[in-house]
Amino acid sequence: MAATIVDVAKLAGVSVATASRVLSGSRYKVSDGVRERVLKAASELQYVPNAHARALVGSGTRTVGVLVHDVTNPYFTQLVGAIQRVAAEMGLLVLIGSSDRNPDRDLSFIHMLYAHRVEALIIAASGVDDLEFAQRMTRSVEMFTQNGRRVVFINRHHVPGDCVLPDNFNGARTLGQLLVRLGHRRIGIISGPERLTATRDRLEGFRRALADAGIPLTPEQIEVGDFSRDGGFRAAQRLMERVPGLTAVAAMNDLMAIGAIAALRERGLVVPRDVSVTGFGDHFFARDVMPPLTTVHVPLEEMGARAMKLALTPAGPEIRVEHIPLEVVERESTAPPPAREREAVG
DNA sequence: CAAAGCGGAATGGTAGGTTC
DNA sequence: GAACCTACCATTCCGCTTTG
Repeated sequence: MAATIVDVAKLAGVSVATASRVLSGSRYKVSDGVRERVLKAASELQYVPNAHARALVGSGTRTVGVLVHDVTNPYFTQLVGAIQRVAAEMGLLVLIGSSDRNPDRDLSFIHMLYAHRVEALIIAASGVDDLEFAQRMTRSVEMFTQNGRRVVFINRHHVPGDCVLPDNFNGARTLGQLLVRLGHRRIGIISGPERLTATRDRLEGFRRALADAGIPLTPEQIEVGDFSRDGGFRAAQRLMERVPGLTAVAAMNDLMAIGAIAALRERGLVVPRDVSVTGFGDHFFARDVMPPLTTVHVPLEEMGARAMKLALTPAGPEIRVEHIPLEVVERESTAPPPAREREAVG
């Protein structure tokens, strides 16, 4: 059996109360001699306080919950890494729920994290454009806020609350403007899951950039992917078969962009000589793939750290939104379209 | 007599056991 | 089958003794 504080107190020859004062870092005064005896006994017995018992007496669970869509996706890996670093500095344990974009599982994880009495909840899973679901999410989130616990969102949600908000729209718009400036007129889009607000914001940004340049974007130029490498690969195959003469493919994240590059290579096309490809996210591998990826830098480290810090700050009278501007990183996966295409457009 | 230092016991949520 | 107990374990309020 693991040692309890009763065992430590017995071995040290003091009361349980005194042992607790030494071991819990209480401000209450304990003489140096007694303190030393308690620490020695605890060390001998390899005593570790029972976190559940601590939580039971209301001294907090020292845990925070994070809800993501997919832990294997580098977007969430980097985000959680940053959250984890700030949490560790504060002596907090991070519990992660990964829902695989299943809305019911999202809610179920929120309930489970609440059941574990996490002291704060960060919802890093992207929001969805579904008002009925948003209402259910709002009710779940209120369980936390009504009990004085903090909830912070990353990305746009239809749920009121403090938020770290990357500017997906303008990031995509700037990237779209880059392709237009390079001379591309026939651009295929590999979109993300349609319900996600992140997908919609990025798509709208692109649409605006093209519309401003008078370039049409028809539904057949948009293929839906699932944010995975394989999803990008298949979406690119479908796009190239359906829309002839594409000179650029813009994927809504880096993984799908890499899948698209592989699909193009398989068709004997060279990036960027024949077709330019862009990603979104600027994950750690984006600069190392061949060719290095032109993409939108999303400062995930900063976003995760700011979300965690926001979650550790008491709620204010008004909802706080931390806007995160996004910047395009131009690398070698983009170039002007092939000469004949440029001539054809005039 | 006040302050310092320590101990007793209540407390919390839940599962499993006991009693009527 | 409902109602009540108890154990789990760490923390902390309250109270007690000792010391200066």
